Amino acid sequence: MKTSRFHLSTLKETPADAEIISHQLMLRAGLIRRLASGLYTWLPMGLRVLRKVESIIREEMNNAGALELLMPAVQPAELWQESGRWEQYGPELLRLKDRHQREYCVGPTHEEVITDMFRREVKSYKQLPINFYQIQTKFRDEIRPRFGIMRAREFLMKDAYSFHTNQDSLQQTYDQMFETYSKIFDRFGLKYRPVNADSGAIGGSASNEFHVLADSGEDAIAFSDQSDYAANIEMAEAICNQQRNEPGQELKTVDTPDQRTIDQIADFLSIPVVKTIKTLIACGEDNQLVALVLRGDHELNAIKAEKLPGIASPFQMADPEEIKKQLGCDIGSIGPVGLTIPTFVDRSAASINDLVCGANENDKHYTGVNWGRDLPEPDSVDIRNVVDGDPSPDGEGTLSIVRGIEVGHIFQLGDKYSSALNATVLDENGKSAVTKMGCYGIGVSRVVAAAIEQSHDDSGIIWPMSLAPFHLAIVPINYHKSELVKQAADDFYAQCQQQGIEVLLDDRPLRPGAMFSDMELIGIPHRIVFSERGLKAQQCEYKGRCDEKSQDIDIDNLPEFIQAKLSS
RNA sequence: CGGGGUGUAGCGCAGCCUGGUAGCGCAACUGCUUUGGGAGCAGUGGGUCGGGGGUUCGAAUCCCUCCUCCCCGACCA
Repeated sequence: MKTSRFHLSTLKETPADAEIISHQLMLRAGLIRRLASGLYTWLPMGLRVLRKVESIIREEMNNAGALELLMPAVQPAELWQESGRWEQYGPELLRLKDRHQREYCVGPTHEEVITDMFRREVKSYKQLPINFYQIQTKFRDEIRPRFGIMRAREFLMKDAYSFHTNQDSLQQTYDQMFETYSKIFDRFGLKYRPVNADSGAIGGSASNEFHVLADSGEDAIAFSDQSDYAANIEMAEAICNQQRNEPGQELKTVDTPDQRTIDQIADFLSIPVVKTIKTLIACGEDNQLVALVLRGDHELNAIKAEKLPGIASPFQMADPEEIKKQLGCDIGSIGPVGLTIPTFVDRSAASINDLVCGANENDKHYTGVNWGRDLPEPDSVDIRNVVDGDPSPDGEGTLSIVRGIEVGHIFQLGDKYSSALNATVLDENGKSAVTKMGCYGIGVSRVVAAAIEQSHDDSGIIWPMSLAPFHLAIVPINYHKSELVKQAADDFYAQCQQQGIEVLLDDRPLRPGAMFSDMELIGIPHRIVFSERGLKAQQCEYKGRCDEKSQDIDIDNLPEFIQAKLSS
């Protein structure tokens, strides 16, 4: 491709409304343009990248025996009413009516459509297991679309659905998809981690998310340094191996005027934060209050807390007014000593001796508090987020926390949709059996943004070879003035094309600096420069996107050199 | 949804407070010069000043209203 015949549309300045780096660079490099909130046009340059992501996914899904199909983006309301999700789904579901006043939605996902297709098409256990997938545009009417492609309303997704007669078969396909996803992400050339995830509202048992690692990621992931354990931070079990020491201090009440936060208290009393505990008050069932006790430096995990008996669902912190009314003091001075409401104590909080806590009286705290002596031995539970350095729940190694962007999710749906839509097959005994389903998604467009978040520098995007829109940039200096340069550039370009190299020749009549900047912004991994000066010495110049310096290459060696670079 | 901000040429912004009919840089177009890290000079084109309503002789500017986009907010103990 020559730039003169391509729509190269770079911006020197960063559009003001782009917040995160991938959004900025995608706009600047001319990959996408915004049409409306959460809606983007993929320009030719961006589409090349998107197609690469797609084709890697397609190849590996095909290798795994999955069958591609394509379902409508617009779906009839009847199907959603049948599954019950027409009611369940909130305003994220974009609903619309046709000219006959029939109701439809723009699909945010395709479980209903695939299950409907399946029940019409597949009749016998002999046809199972089977795994269908599509790469289709989805729409979710997000409250607050932001971060460009990262959280757009319309996005491209690969979604696959497998059908089975039994759990073993489902598990087998699930494991196979796990493998396939690992291959796909390996081929993307991105740093990623599969993590155990909460299957949440979707239901089902096993669930793994695939995260592309990036400092700007929205999700925190805990992973072990010695095993392949990795989990969403909300899901990781917080282990406490620490044994509690014997009481060493007497219980005392101290005045702590205006000391409310844990940091203030620790500072005021000159004690480490890990010797403090905090007592959070949550809403329980029947307007009760429930106390949750954590070590001062730990964070409550609301998902874990919600599962405790007697806690109101959805989880909610109690109203400060109500707390004051019932407990007689303000938040900030609450402690478990003498507390009469149901109390849950986190494992780590339960393992401290001689601790400091609120005295249930404003501006007073207890010091030297000991479990089993000053208050009952607690039933300890896991209600906190894991932190860096915690022991790994699988007993191997310690946890580190990194940030990631969720781009893939696989889970077992079980019979949620197949029973709602009556997707059955005849089994070996000629009896009708409800199928079990698995569901496997990859955010295709999000992969593009995630790749940029993970890999960029001040000059622009740094693509892995597998996703780069072009592999090689040819930058001739004075292409339009020097016949020598034009000849050399055109010859080499033709040669590359013959060999099927994805090459972009910059034949615009620009100054070199402008061309260099554009090629770097776009993130083309390899660059060859032809100049009259070099050619007269039988040389040209090579620079990799991440190389500090360029190197001179003999023209005669150029083809082999480039071959080697591109295949490495 | 609540709070804050914003909207002026393709992009980035000034002008608004203190009303007098719109400007700068980049980009685009033409010409000449220039050609190893986003060139110089000269010239040209491009605006319903987010929409609607109002005040006024006169509104980008003041008032009302609707809309857009962006940011913050669901972990304080």
